[in-house]
Amino acid sequence: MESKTRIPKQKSATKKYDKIVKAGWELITEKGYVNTNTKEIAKKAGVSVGIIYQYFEDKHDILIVGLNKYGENIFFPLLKIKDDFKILDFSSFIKKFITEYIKTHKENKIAYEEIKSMVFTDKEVKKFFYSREIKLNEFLYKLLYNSGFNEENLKEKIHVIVGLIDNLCQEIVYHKHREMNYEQMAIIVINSIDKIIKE
Amino acid sequence: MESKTRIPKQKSATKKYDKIVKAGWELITEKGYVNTNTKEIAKKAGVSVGIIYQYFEDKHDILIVGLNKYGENIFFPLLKIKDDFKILDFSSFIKKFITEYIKTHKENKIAYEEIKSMVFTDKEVKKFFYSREIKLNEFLYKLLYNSGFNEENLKEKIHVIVGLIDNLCQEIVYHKHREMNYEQMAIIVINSIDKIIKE
Amino acid sequence: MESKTRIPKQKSATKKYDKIVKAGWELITEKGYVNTNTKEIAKKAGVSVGIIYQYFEDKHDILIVGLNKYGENIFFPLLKIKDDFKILDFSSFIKKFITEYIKTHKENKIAYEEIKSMVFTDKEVKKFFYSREIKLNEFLYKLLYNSGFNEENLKEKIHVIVGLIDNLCQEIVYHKHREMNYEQMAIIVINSIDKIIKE
Amino acid sequence: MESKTRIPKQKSATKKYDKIVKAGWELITEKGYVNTNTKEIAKKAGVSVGIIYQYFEDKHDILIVGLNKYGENIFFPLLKIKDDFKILDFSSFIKKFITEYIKTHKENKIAYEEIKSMVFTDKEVKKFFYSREIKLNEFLYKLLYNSGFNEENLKEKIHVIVGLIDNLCQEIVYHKHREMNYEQMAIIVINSIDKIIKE
DNA sequence: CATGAATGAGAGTTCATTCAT
DNA sequence: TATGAATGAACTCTCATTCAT
Repeated sequence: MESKTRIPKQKSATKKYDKIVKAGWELITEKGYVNTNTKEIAKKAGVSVGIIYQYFEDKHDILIVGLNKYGENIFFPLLKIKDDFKILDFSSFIKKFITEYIKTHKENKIAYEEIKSMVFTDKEVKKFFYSREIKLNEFLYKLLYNSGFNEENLKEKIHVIVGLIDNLCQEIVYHKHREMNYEQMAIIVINSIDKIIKE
Repeated sequence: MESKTRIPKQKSATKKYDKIVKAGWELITEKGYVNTNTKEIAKKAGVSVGIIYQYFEDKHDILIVGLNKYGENIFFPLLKIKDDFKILDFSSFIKKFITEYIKTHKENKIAYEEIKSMVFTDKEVKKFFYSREIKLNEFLYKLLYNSGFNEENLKEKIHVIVGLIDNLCQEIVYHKHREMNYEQMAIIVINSIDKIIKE
Repeated sequence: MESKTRIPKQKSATKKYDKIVKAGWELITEKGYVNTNTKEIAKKAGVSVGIIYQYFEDKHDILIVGLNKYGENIFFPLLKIKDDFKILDFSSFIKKFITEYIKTHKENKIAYEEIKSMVFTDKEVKKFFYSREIKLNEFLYKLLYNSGFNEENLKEKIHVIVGLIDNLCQEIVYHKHREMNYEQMAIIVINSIDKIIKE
Repeated sequence: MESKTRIPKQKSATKKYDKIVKAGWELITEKGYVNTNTKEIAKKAGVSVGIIYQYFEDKHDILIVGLNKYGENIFFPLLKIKDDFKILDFSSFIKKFITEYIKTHKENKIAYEEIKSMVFTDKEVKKFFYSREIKLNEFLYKLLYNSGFNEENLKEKIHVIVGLIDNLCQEIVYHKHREMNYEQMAIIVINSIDKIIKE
């Protein structure tokens, strides 16, 4: 656990703690970490500035707690899938993967941008993303291995595949290149993945 | 042009202007935008703080001018290739592309991280990257088209290919997943690209 | 009494009150008044912060109560000597005085420094020291008078003597001037005292 | 030099620097270090808060610079006496010493109290007093030695003598024991000193 | 009586920007 | 055109004290 927070034991305290994390997370993901100040967080959470420092080490701590609370669902929705799941039809699995990915990304567009921008800057944010990437890769490895796929260079293949999906989904969500045909792009990506995995 | 800068007309002034941009860019890419203050920039540039505000709207302006001056070479080295270049051997072209990409990235590791962290946060930085991506895509489109590749969904294919290369190169440069075999990964990527383009 | 404290009447309450005074005194003399906060005092005393304000006017009050409880033994150990004591051999009396003084000072080095630093700043601490000095002087006056010493200017003599001893003992306890010969200094002081008193 | 201050080179800057030191010193010696805040110092000095941090490392630095500027005159007025001075009449020398001491002390009563209170608490203040004490002792040693006094245990004697004078002067300045006859006390002290030195 | 969560004023410090020179 | 001293709003964090429970 990155945060030094002492999680409160009483109910009302927990509520307040949660309110602060929520308010902090919302403001930080909306406006960015540096543009959010502690007074605002307190105000939005409906508490005093002082109480923040009873629950959290410092402002940064709020971010990290928020990231650990909300980050996995937003940035790695796939990790929710159960361990014993088996892939029957690879093509439709990938499609579901992509659909899910796009859905959560669209819902958390701003959070995604703001937090990702800290990966390069903030050690603990970096750590969070790094550890979840590893987790995701390991999860997919298990999944594909258990589903009977050829294990040769499987780790490397997975990395490339996740990259392909990431790229596709971000394109679709942020819609940067208006002239592109996303359906065709999706087909290209899915075909590529298919070939990589079945090689 | 994003910057509101009034580019100076006298030679000595131009020199000062350039010095400020250079100093600013170096400091910002080393230490990050928020961790660099105007006093430092002035000191490094060998000018006074006051003069900065005669050449630049504000601190942010220095960044944008720097980005426009140095960013293309660092982040999009391929754009240096001449327009009338033709691909004879696609495979070796891709390999060269990758080699070049990795080389400049390695040289500008810190710059890359620091500036990329602002893509999500800073509108103008975002614009810069967006416009160069378009430029790169268009350039590659022309290149491949002129080299006789099938034009069907070419734009989409290029986008996927660039994503694949990006992903590969970042992995190699930042070396995040120590257990991975980069040579195998490169082979996977190059094979995929080959299949995409030749389909 | 300087404190506005309402001394509790119930036994359990008295215990708590005492615990707070003890905890407060220990922390304040160890770390200094400003560096000790009420939360710490409460924690060390095994009570809640709130209760402190039922027994004590404010944080400062704890200090004053502590000073009145512990201060005399630490800063004026001589006041423990009984009233009807008579000096037979003046020289050995002075030596004992000095020995005792040094002993308690060494044991309470930190307390001494921390509290003394407030004499100039804190009215009530000042009052405490002032009143005990008077008490000590009066006590010595009685003692010397009863022991048959010449009473002429006795008060003034006593003040000078106490000053001499203070100075000597502090030098010995805090050992500031490493190059000095403390035994010689002690002889000088004792000789001086002898001459003053026997004049 | 204790302070990390960069002393300004321009005249107007020096003036401002001096104003800040003066304002800081006056406030700190009047109200105490902790009760003086930077805003007040700025206001009294007629400058902005920001400028303080261009001239001084931090608030504490102001104190130390002030102490180095004003402290010697206030706390060790004797150090102004020239090196080649020779004592002809010891008795009258001591009387002058005492008179001078009392005069400056009376003028700087509050400063004396406030700053002395930090000797126990503040490392650099402690250092200041320690170094000047040494200086004073060495000065007196030279003076007495050159004036032909017996050098045996001279250092120890001087320390005792300075203590006697300190004690006498503080009594006179702070007038704590109203019933005392200061003239008599002075005679006792001077006699004692005379005997110590002529032994 | 007792708790400890909650308060919020106030602290020191930073730095983009301005402006007298 | 050039300087760099000066500004002051804004920041994070602390802690004696209060008060709902």
